[in-house]
Amino acid sequence: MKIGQATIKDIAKALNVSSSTVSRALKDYPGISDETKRKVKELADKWNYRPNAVALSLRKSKSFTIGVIIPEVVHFFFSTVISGIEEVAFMHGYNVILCQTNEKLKREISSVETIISNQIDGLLVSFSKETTNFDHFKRLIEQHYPVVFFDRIPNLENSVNITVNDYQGAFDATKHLISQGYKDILHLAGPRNLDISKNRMNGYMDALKEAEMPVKPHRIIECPEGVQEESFKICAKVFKEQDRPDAIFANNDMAAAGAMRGVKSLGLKIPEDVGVVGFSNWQFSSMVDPPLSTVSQPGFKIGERATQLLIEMIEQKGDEPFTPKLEILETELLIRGSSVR
Amino acid sequence: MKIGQATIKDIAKALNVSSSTVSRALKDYPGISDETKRKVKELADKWNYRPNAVALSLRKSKSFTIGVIIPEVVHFFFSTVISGIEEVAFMHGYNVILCQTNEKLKREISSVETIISNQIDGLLVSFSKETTNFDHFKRLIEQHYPVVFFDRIPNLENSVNITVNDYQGAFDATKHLISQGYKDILHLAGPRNLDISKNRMNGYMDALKEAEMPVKPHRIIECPEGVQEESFKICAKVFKEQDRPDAIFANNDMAAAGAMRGVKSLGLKIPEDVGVVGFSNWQFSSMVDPPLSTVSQPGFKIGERATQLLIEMIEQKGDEPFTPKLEILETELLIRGSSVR
DNA sequence: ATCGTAACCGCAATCGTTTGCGACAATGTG
DNA sequence: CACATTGTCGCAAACGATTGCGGTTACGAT
Repeated sequence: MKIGQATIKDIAKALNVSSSTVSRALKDYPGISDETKRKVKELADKWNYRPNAVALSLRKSKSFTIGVIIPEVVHFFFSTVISGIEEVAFMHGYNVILCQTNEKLKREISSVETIISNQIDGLLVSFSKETTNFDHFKRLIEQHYPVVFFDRIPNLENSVNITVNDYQGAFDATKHLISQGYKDILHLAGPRNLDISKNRMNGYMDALKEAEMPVKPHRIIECPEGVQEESFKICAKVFKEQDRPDAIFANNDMAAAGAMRGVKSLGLKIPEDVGVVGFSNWQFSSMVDPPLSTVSQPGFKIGERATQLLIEMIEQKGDEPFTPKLEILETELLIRGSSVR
Repeated sequence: MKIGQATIKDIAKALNVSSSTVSRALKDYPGISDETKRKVKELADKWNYRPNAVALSLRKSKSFTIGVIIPEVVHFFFSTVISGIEEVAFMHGYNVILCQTNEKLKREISSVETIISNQIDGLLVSFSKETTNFDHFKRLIEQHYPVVFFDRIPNLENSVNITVNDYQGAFDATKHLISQGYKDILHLAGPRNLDISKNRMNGYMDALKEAEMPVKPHRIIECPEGVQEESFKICAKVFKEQDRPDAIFANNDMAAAGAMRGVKSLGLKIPEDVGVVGFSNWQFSSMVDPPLSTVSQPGFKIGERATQLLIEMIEQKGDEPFTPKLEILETELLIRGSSVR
């Protein structure tokens, strides 16, 4: 009365047939009598037979499992991406193995090792802030191993990438602030080695240029950590000066939230004295006071689309290399209280 | 010049030895000459040999993988738990397979199936809101399959459980409101079939009793969804009446946030007119206005501890059943602006 | 010359499943 | 009656690694 671990061999022995017969009977192969099929299926059902996925993986060198390498799980954007990944993977019968790098390169490399030795069918990657050398991914791509980069994408030949239009999002956000009459917009920038930070900064700068407003280097301040305290301190200082900005475009909502606190701590009012726009539409942004205007990234969609692409690659027959790709999903500017006066 | 997929056989063939010799040489078994060991290791290194984890799983019926079944990934509390799980699993050389149920029983059952057929070594479970029948878990436990329930724990014989002291957290929160002079405290309760909701409600009621305040049934309103709009509407209505409460203890922060908006929409002031305390310390709760007092649950710790317990169970030799357990972690009341006048 | 004894290594089974090929019987055909 | 055909099924190899047991050398001892 085995449960969940009866094997084909057990069934074969009990019915006095060979494992091949059982295997074929279960899949309705021709060449097996109806009588045998019936008996096999009956017993398989009774014993609650489930094929051993590990044996199948070994035999077929396919595990129906995809790996996800992600900087952090506790992050609203990434968790929505994971959710999208999980949905599509589940629909297609794939499992998801999760590796969190905590923004550490070493951990990322070790995760790639794990992935390889576990016969995982493909990989979804958003690399860590520390990652500047991509050899560990390059090797995979050269071997035609299915990899899709999302959000943070590398500059690698023949890679498949999906990201959001950070440039446009930043452009729209900045333009919106300008249209609201703000004249001196501070940009709280992200880590310099991430393309997404650069793109957002460029969007910011181009929006200023388009409006024929000066791009002042001292109005771009890097917030490498992206935590609240960082931007709080920066703004508490910058906005105390005589010649202060009258608006903020932040690289992400967390920085924007810290900035809002910093500005408020000086007695300045949002949005009357200072307009603020963030990036990513974190869960809290609609709940702060005033509600934070932000650029929403389609996290769930990214996860979905990245997984679709990956599964297509996995299931593509033959040995041809994958066609390199770069898909860019559009952002959406959510205008709320923090930037409308 | 294979990379990442050289097998023992390949090495054996290249060196004209048997696979057994290669296997033994790589693990420094006695009975292999130093010369052979050297050659084997050299080639293994050159070819970047990595043992095939799938083959190992099959041979040893152990996969060094643990499964996590969780209602939702996009949820601050659960994402911190996942993070804790991932940390400890990684430290011990285990992989993490993630299954999100989206609060659906059907999906949960299907995930359990997957887990079984994938030879996964053990399971961490927080079940869905729909789950009232636990047969799919019961079977596992009866087979002495390692399972640890966390946060939402079932009433099952011989199960291993870890959760937080919801009762005490709710008790503390309510007592705090009372000590601030609030006289009529509304409880926005959670789904009735979850023990955690019941425990929180009991904590609320006992705190009232201890203060010799009446427990009024109409001051306990269920918010099964736990989304903002739900509690927003409820509070926008309840607080419009003449005989209105003067404080709110919510089953979670999301409900509390909606409640705050509902109360504010009527022109009432927090904390002067109405005090509010939430539960879970979601990321946004310190950023709303005023900052939300809440009960913080040690999500990361739960994940860590649950995984430790699970790995101990997995690595416990022998067939003895696991000793049932119930570990309760303490919560911490975070007093912020929403409840101090 | 014979035997014992290390030292070193290979054979083959095993984990559970799939699958090409061949075996055997029953049946039909000439 | 001899042969081909069809319907059923089993054998064995394969996936990659491990491991008990046995085999082959070379060496020294008797």
